[in-house]
Amino acid sequence: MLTISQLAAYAGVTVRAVRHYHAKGLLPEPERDQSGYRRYGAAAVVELVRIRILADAGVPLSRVRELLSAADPEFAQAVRDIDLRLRAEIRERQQHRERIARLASGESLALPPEAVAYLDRMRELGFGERLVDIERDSWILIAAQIPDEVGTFMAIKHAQIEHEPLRRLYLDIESMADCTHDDPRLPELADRVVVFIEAAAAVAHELETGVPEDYQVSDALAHLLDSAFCETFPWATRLLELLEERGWTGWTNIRRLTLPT
Amino acid sequence: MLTISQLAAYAGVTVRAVRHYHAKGLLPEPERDQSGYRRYGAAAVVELVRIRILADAGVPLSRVRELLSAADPEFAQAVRDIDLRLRAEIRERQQHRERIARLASGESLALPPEAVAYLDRMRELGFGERLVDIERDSWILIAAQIPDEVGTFMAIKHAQIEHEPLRRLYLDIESMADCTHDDPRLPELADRVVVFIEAAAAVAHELETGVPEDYQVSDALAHLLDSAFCETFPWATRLLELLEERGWTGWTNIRRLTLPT
DNA sequence: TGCCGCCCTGACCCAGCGTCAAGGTCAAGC
DNA sequence: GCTTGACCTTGACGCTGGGTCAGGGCGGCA
Repeated sequence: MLTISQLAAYAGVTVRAVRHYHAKGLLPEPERDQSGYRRYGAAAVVELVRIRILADAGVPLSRVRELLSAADPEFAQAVRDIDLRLRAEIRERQQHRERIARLASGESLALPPEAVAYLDRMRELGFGERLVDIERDSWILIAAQIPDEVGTFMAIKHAQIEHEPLRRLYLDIESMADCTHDDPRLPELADRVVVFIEAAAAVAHELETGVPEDYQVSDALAHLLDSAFCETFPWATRLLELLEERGWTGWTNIRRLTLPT
Repeated sequence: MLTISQLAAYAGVTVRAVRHYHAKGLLPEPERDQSGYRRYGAAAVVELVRIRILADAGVPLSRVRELLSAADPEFAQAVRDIDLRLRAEIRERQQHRERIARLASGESLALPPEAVAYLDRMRELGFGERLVDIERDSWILIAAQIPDEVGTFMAIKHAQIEHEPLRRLYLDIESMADCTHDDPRLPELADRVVVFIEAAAAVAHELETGVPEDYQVSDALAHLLDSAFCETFPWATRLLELLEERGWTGWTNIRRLTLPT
């Protein structure tokens, strides 16, 4: 008769594993000797080897129990199921490999390549780290929420920073990075923003396009982006208030305020 | 400010996952409002999205923590490590697929194809299920212990059952399947076995090959196989005793008894 | 005021064992 | 006969990445 460690050695598993299989009901508990030790016969080695062969083929232990006593057709079905699962797991890993490869090459963690290009262009044009950071974070959020539309919005953004007057507005925003709520430049900035917005609205009206809906993100996302903006620049909250005084609300999706009657 | 469920919705994860990341230290615990609710800013969404991007690329959460704040070289190293792990896991799954494919095709669970052929041949030659079963179990054990030598031993076995006198001996052994310890045919059987063994030994002596060591399995395996034999046929224990009286010990590795002086 | 939905913490659950912990047993050497 | 070291027993906690209660505290709406 064999002790548990001898049994385990014959089957090439650990003692702990054998006890685990007992607990799971894969291997029947053998007789005990007078001191309570488990005593195994050769048949137990055969059973244990069969368990390990299935387990080594990637069969989960819960199915091993069924399969040990399965007839051919159920066995074949189970094998198909397991093969499907293995294929799915392999595909999953392969997708993971592609993703981390992209993370490694694209230096920047969560951004599509066009966004990386945009941020680089911002740096070239003299934007500082504060504004680049908030833009990066914004694009991380946009890419996470509406990955398919990043391209569209990115094109708009690119056009904006290449448009010189608008770029100067942005640069001025950045130069105010550390100003306070009552900075006298804030009302002035609000005025300049309104000029831009109204000019754009007039052009849109002239072209009879109205406010192009396609260029608006969802309200929830717009609100989130506005929050991120306000978290980075505390004075932005005040700026939004000043804009509301001038009849405009929001920032990402800035729109004319509908006054309460 | 966002509640935990809003945060989770923005990042496409569950509330439970967010709390899990807090517990793991991946995402800093935010301020609480006066009623103890967590309140998040937009920056938390960005952090959470970054966590998910890494996690979705198969990075274990424990490494995500390091990677979030890693500089480029460590990041690159970590990516290489993770890619290695993913490749290893894919290879593992592919081997699992091959193995279960073989299990499915080879009908018989733990046997190499030559063993399956051998068992089929036994059935053709009129051996019954009892003997085929013990042979199957024996070959499961042999294949598990010394897979590389199965071919060698299998060849011997094939030759043995094709040798007619020996085959008849085996068939007679099976016909005694249910006999008792004191069956009169047992001593007779023992005599016949000894005749065979001594003839084989004489031939070996004549050819000056001695007992061919290559054809012997390890003592431990031989003992295990003998045990399996005795478990299947209770009278086999008695047979081994009778053989010892006749100067031979063991069954799988039967050898001349060295008498105590 | 009651109800519904959201929030909180704490705790158990899954696989497949590894790894103590605390104590009983066995064989061998002195 | 005593000690030592190896081996046996059960029980419990650990890992990953959360899911899923349970029990109780809030918030806003009719």
